[in-house]
Amino acid sequence: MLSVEPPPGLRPSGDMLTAHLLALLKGWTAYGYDLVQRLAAAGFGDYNKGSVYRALRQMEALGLVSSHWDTASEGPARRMYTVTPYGLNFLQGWLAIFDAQRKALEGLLNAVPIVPITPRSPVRRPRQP
Amino acid sequence: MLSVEPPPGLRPSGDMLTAHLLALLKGWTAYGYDLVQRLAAAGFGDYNKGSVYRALRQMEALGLVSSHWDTASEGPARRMYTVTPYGLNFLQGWLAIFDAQRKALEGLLNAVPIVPITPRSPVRRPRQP
DNA sequence: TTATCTATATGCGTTTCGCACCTAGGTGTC
DNA sequence: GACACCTAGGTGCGAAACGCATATAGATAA
Repeated sequence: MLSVEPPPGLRPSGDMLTAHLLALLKGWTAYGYDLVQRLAAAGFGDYNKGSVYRALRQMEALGLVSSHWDTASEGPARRMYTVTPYGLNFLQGWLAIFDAQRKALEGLLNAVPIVPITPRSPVRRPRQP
Repeated sequence: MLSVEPPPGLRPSGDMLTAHLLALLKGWTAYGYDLVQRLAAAGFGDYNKGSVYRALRQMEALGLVSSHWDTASEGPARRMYTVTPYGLNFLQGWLAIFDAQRKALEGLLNAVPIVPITPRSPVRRPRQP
């Protein structure tokens, strides 16, 4: 489920697709079928169609994007999506926590562990379930 | 499900917890209960206990970590986890795609769109399901 | 004795997700 | 015309993941 109001529970996992779509839509108007290919082309994962279409509908229900039908182009009608101000806000918040996590990771991995293993008292009480 | 062999499908979403745990375990030996608190303290999300314990067991099944019982310390026995070379390799791969995604996002967001909307041909074929 | 803390683990119901499939128009080919 | 294939959006279903509550069990403290 989407965690609108991105902080403080910060969970970039499930909202990843949402953020990727918002990033692709920023300043643009695009439709689902196109976005599926753009996701892969942009270097984000290969999401499946079903997930993308469902995500877009849910994002609209949450007010992150708005849509209208484009019957003016060739081929089948396209549902065109546009990011709302709220969507931009969400994207900004998500980027912030994404960056914070990256920094946290870097900090952890660059830190050389000083104490290799937590010290232990000599007392013994076996159990092994 | 975990995507061992991180590339080329790249999906940082579900493997996030796995990567966080590996990062916390790198160069250390730690146990589940401790890791739950360290996850929050490190700035990663507030994962729930059940998910963490299950993730650790699955990671062991995949060979990313190995474990042994510590009955030497006070209180209940602890299942101590250590990262395997394969786990380190996985972490490196995950970090690479994490960084690639960040760069992709930055590239997208810094790029000023030149063509606002894809040009359309005048032909009309209504449909609206 | 009772309560609380550490520590691991599981059961259950919900949510998410991937896969396959469906509808529908358009285009190209034999 | 018949057929295959492409674009475009969408749904149904079964599996997987996930959150929450609960269980077990030893340790400790009142």
